[in-house]
Amino acid sequence: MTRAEENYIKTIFHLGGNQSQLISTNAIAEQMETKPSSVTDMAKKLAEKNLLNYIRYQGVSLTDLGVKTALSIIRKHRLWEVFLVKKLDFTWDEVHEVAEQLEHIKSEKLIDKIDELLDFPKFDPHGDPIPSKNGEFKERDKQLLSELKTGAQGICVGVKDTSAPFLKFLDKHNIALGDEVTVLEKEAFDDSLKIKVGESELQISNQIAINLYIKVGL
Amino acid sequence: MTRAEENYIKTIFHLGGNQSQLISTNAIAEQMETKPSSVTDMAKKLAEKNLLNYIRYQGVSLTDLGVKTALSIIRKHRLWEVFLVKKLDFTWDEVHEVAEQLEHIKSEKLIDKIDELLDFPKFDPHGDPIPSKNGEFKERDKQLLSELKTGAQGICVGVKDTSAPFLKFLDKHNIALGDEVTVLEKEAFDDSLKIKVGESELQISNQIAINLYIKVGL
DNA sequence: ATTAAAATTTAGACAAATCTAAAAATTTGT
DNA sequence: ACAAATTTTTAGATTTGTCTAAATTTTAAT
Repeated sequence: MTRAEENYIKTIFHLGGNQSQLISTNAIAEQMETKPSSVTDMAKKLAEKNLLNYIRYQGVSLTDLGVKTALSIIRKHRLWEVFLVKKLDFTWDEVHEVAEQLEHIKSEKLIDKIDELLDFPKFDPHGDPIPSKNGEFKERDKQLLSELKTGAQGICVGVKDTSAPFLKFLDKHNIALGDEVTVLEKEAFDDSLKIKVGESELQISNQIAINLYIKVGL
Repeated sequence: MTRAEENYIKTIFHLGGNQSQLISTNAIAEQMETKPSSVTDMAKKLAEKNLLNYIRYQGVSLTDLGVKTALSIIRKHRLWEVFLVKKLDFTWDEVHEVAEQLEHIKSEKLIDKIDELLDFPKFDPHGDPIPSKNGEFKERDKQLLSELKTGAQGICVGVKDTSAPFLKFLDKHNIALGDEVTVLEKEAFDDSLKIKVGESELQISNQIAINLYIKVGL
């Protein structure tokens, strides 16, 4: 598999191309910042290799082999992210770009040893689950902070938006994975929230609340 | 810089293309297992980018920028080799192939943090020196085992041949970097040697002795 | 000093991955 | 249901890195 092929497979998976749902070439092109015509070319190539089903004018969906391949790439990406944060003190907004490169390194042994070095983590620095070697993983049960009622308590377990600006915002306001969060007040007018994070209180906009995942309960 | 360009620069450096010595396209092609015509094409491209001097029908030599670039790639390669051996328990015959991939990862911060994690090593698992961030490094003073006189003692500090079969041979006979070596007997007929490595005695062929570097003295 | 041998370069072709512009199919609005 | 708008595909071009075969230059031998 070439790097380009791997990137297509990964993107299609993230767009929901597993469960036989058809993903349009346009959607893929937009996500990958390329042209629909390029996607069409690659779709034919990957269909030829049995990694996806391609129906002209309809879209693509991953085959079982395609899903397996995608999970293997995602596993590598997320393990490298954990490595960068835990072993090399990267911040969570810095890891993505480097992990995008590291995920394409070809060596079974390497990624298994990294897994072992990290003590077989189940979640990456953004709270996303890491597939096991044989492709199994479970989503954490979690809710968006914006969906919680006043008084609800929980643990911050992930982010929806993984862009650097958002992650830097969280760093600046001392919000990290594992933190205890309590909803103190909800402002109906603009859907902003007053919350307690750890020991300090904080006023946050709805824009923040719809991008933070909370596991309810302590 | 593309991966291909980096590989050319590295190979030319290893063939001695620093000190204004001209390296032939043929030599480069042979080393890289490609065709001389491909080397010519790339030579023009790299000369255009000021990484090397190219004289038609004569050969190429690296510019100062080219040498700097080569040292940066070699630094990455050797640091990753140390990482693989020290942190992930790779054996020294397994590291090269993976390091060939890892050396092309683009991130200053990554390699500096790896350097720090490893406590700024000065030599890689084969005994070769690791260039510092600003491109300085010193060769260890060392001699081939085959050049030593009977009775000479020293420390094994490196290998000349880094092929997997040779490294596996050393593993099998328990010869490792840092081991104390004493020359017990030299057989004039076939230039084979009887040596002491650590506590055990061993008969080795000339073929082995001309590929092991020893730093004389204890 | 010629000529033969070896090394190097040029010319032209190819595969991968991409693009633009035009054509075809599908979806949408009325 | 039919025309307009949108989406998708095709056709043809481009870039990077490679190759083969032919032409050129350099080196070596007599």
